[in-house]
Amino acid sequence: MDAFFAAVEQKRQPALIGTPVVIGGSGDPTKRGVVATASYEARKFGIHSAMPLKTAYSLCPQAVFLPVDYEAYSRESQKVKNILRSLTPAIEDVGIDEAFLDISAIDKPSEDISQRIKKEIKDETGLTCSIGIAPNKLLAKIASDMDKPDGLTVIMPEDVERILKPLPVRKLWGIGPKTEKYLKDMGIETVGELASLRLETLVDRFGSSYGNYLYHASRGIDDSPLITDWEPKSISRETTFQKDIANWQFIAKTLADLTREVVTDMKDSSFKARTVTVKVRFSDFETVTRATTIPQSTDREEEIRKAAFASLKRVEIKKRVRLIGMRASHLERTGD
DNA sequence: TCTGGGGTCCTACAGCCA
DNA sequence: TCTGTGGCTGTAGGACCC
Repeated sequence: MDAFFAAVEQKRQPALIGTPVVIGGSGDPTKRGVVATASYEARKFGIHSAMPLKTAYSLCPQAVFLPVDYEAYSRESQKVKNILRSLTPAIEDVGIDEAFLDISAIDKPSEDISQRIKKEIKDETGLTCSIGIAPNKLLAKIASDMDKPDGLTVIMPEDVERILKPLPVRKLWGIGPKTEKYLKDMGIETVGELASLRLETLVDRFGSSYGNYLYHASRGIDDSPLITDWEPKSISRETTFQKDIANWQFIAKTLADLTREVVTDMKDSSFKARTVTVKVRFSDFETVTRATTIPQSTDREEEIRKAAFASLKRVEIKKRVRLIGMRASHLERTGD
């Protein structure tokens, strides 16, 4: 979906159409938070996802800043996914606003299928999306990114090398800021240059798993399957304080609150957990985690809170605290 | 100065055990 | 009985995704 959160807000408030809209945090750009989505109008000012709201505000003070309303976006997302599901059950959700579809079993031209998807989504929700068609997920994702918004891009097998070669390495799924910098220091900036490296070199530098991945991804090779259903591996909550704090009582109270929320989530989705991890981020962004595993999985709040505090006690609070988080893992389904 | 929240996967290492 | 090895589990940290 194109600038999904911003597009939903612009649909709700048509007065916002054509104006810079920034969704993120509490919607107050003087408070802590980052940009979740910026409308295309806001992107012209250099605003993008993951940017601190304060930075976005300084780039474009006249933008409309709104809080994230997940419930509203989820409702629109459901409508879109229902349309996709009516086409094929071979669908993999990728977050709230993306999905992979395996359309190889549908006996129609790919472009026709895509146009139909676009029309139905537009008619049903008023929103636009960008579609990529390719022989695998890696390339489909790149294709969907090539023509936005409201785009449609097809990558045929014979075009793969020509299209991939000049792209910056950052365009490959799995290459983030750290790997981009690392590669740049090696003199590698494009996918073509990455593809010129020997497999042994990549495995040497990045380890077996990631090295192999980079070797194949740079050639457009990806045999990863469509994941149609999966079980969560962890359930977590974390919160960043508006101001860094030193008061242990307040940290403890926050951890107890987060624990209650996680346990509610666990019960709602019928999971018990065996491991509880507490995360503490200090004012200088140093982040530590401490985990406690109990013998029997449980969804009882007292037990989970006990494990959380056992973990917290093992963190030396030597600086002001910026964030506290709590995660339950080693999940197991309960009987019901 | 600024750097959210909810996740996944990978690596490295330590302890236990066969 | 001692030592090495390899698998498994738990822990901690880091990179990446939306």
